[in-house]
Amino acid sequence: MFALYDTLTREVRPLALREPGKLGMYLCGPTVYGPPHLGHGRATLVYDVLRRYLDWCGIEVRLVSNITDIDDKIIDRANREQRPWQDITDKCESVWFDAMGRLGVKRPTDIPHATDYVEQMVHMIGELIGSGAAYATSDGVYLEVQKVAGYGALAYQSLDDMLAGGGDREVLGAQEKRHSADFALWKFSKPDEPSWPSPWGAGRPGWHSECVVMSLELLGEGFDLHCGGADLRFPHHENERAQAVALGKQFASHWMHNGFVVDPEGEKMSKSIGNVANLLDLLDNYDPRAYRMLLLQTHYRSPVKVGQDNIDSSVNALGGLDAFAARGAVVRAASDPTVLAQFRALMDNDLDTPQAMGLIFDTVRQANGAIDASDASAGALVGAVHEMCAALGLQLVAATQVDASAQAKAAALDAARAAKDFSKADALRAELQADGWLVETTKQGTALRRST
RNA sequence: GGCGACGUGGCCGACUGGCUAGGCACGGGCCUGCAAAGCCCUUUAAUCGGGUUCGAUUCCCGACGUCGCCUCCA
Repeated sequence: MFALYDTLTREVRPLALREPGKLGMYLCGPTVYGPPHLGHGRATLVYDVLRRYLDWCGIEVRLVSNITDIDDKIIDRANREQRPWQDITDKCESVWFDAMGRLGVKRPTDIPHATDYVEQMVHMIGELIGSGAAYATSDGVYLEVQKVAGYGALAYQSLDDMLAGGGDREVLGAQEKRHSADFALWKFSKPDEPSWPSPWGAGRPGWHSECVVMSLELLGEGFDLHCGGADLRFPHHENERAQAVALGKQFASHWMHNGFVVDPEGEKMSKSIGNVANLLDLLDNYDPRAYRMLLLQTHYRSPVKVGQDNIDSSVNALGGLDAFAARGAVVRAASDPTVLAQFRALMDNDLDTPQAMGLIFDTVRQANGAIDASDASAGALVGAVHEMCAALGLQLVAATQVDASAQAKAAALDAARAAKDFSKADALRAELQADGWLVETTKQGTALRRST
């Protein structure tokens, strides 16, 4: 039974599926106005792991993840750079999916765009006004949060507490709002801004409306799981929920949020990887699997420090796993069911990937022992390691494909060593290494692996 | 000011009321012509002060410290 921490009820509880064997999940995707950063990477990676794991368990996962392609930030950038806003959103979206592809993140099953759902949003806002939960002002249409039962459930704060706090913060929006927490469903456009017609005036939708409309339309009422970064808990998810509640509709039955990416000592980090906050820099400088590895060794709800030391450590750990894949390639067999059962028990407990990684490394050690002892159990252990890694989206690289010329050099190296012509052997070894080979001296002769 | 999270060995990072997390680095060993790679080993750390308990890193209270949210944000 797969159990997951639910942000709303604040407990780990079984993830109930509306339809047995099928999971419908909604992930808040990016607003496409700039390059993806590490936080985006973490979120997509966390949910990719969840998706792959459940898929491995035999659950059919439908992942809906939106693209916010209309927003103030997009308009600002278009104005600043004097180019059409669609230029920006198109470009950013392709950069986004390119980066996600490099991270090994599977494409969502559905990718709705906000601009394709404006009509439905207008319809929804009309219903909210009709029921008295929303009102128009001179600059837009707002949801009146005081009309929503249980507003603040995800923020863990009552409306009064929110007001009590805030200190010197400036409340954005019109003086006309009935409560400072009221949020825009619709923003009237200024001249030359992108706009769509509505009964209240031309404008564009507020950020929080698209996800309600699209999740309910594609996944239906009472869908299984809604997820996103911890920073979306409030106000974004709170406000999505508020609209659904005001509409009298059943919304997500389970809420999942991943923790933040923490920047440790900014100064030290920037020296070697430049602006590490940018995901593309990380992808350009390191094995893209390293980020997934790092995140797997951290619980998804904990903050994670992404710095050079951390990434290096993950790259090294990955190297060990790859070496194991190369070593175990010949004996690999069907997975050991006992190990798999342990793996499942760990993962079913709120996606405990750190423990699962521990199990993988333990299994590697066991398998190595079995290989050394020529024990028959080795194959199943090797198989289990591969299967567990695959279930987490971690692709192991055996890199044992060796081309003919390298093969010949390796043979010549062995011959030179046998003839005790060590200077020639050393020269051949240097040549191979210069060509990017990892040269291993073993009892069976020289073995080559591609170094990554 | 309100709400919440967290303080673990050289670094990162889990679980857990008593029994080895794990990874990386360091060190030792095996292997090797020498290296490298690989493999094996490296068997007690929990901010401080109280409390509960037979027993607490793990639960409770307090202090100190770090961080997040309180309408930009994955």
